[in-house]
Amino acid sequence: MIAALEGIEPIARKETLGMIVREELRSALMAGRFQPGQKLTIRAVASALNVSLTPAREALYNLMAEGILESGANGTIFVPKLDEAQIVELTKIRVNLEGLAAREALPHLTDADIDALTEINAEVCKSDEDKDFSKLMSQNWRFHFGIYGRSDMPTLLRIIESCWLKMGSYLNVIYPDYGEIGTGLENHQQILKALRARDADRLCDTIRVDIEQSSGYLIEMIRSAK
Amino acid sequence: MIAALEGIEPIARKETLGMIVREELRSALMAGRFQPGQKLTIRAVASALNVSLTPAREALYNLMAEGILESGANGTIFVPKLDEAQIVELTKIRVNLEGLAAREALPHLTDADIDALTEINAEVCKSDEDKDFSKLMSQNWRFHFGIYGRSDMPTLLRIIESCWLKMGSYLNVIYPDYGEIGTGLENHQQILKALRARDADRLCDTIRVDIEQSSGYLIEMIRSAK
DNA sequence: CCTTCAAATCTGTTATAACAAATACCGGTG
DNA sequence: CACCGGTATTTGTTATAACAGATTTGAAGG
Repeated sequence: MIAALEGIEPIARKETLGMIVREELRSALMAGRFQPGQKLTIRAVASALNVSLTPAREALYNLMAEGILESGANGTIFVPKLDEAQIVELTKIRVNLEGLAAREALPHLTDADIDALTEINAEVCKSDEDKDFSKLMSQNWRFHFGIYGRSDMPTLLRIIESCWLKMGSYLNVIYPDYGEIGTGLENHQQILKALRARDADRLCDTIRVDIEQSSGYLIEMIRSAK
Repeated sequence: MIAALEGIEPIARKETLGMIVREELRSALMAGRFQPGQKLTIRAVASALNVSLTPAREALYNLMAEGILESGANGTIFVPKLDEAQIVELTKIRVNLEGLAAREALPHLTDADIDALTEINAEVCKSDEDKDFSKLMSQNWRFHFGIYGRSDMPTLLRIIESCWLKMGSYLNVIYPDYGEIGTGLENHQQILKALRARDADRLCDTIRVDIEQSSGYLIEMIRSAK
């Protein structure tokens, strides 16, 4: 036994094709590159990424098991098309879980962390000015998960992530026309303020407002689209 | 086009082998028939259920995607072995989500529903007297999900279910030696009382107590086992 | 022009084979 | 007896083929 190698963890997960395909689909979903309700055939995914049916099917079915994709009558897989009730439900779940994550993260967040979050938020604002919605979305992700990540609750994080992903295909519906995006930026300011004040209750509340406002806007869009 | 058939949904999901295998594994997990940390090979599952590798792999990977099973360094799949931190995390998540589900369910629960729950709880008590832990576990499931199910929040229900499943392999660790199981039964009485009083806050609180007590007991078991 | 029916195509499902990496086993050596 | 090395086996990964059911297409007939 070599003493210097004591306690070294074995390198985890060798990347399989199935994982790569899944990650590819995830980020496409998160970037809003799919339309709500769009059908995803196994063969289309397979040939698009130049893999055989097996890993493509695995990726699609994994996302289905996570509730990120849905399956229709005869095994057809598609991007979920959310109705109002589902958005309301997801909103309630998110308010609870993201509030919990933030509450748990608060004691672990250092001043330096909060400075970094302020930095990220500045980039969010800049992307908004530039109307670069793709950047805005990914930086918004970084901002929120920058907070939640400090909760030290990996399972919770995964659940929250899959909630975000479920709404992923609607993000590009929201942002390009989000006239009042300024309110979202204001919400981030309030979140930062609550973080600095180390006020857990107010933190939860500001996050709740942030989530409910964007959901409310999404519901409006759905209504008017119908 | 036949007018009378307008708006009728097509019958959903024809059962595939992969789904059957997954359901089989789920119920085995829920019944506590696996040891925490037990390794599950694709070929073992496949030959046990007389299917080929493809559906067996699909089922295992779906459960992995849900976070119910875990994967080690080189793709080996095993039943998660929870440490104290993970139990604490799952407990916090469950307190939040099951509290939310109960709170949402409360307005939808009729007096008849509550009577039915009282009935189920009587069976729980009877199974406890008979020391029939297998029955006790499934009836305990029916009791809790009988409440949560009325929340009309299918996504939330699925998340809660997967939380339960993650702890599934530990249930048979808890019950057979659960000396103070009487406290669990007392908790159910308190839950029923809060339901009858239509008191949402107290309902959440009694559910919290129920979850935290059983988790606390589980943590004790883990500690003493180590 | 619309309907209808059958053939062709698309799509999901599953088993199998081939491959590569990891693990277990076993005999030999210090 | 402990340790090393190689072989045999196990195990995960992926592509492919065969199959069945659904969908689409297209041509013939009303």
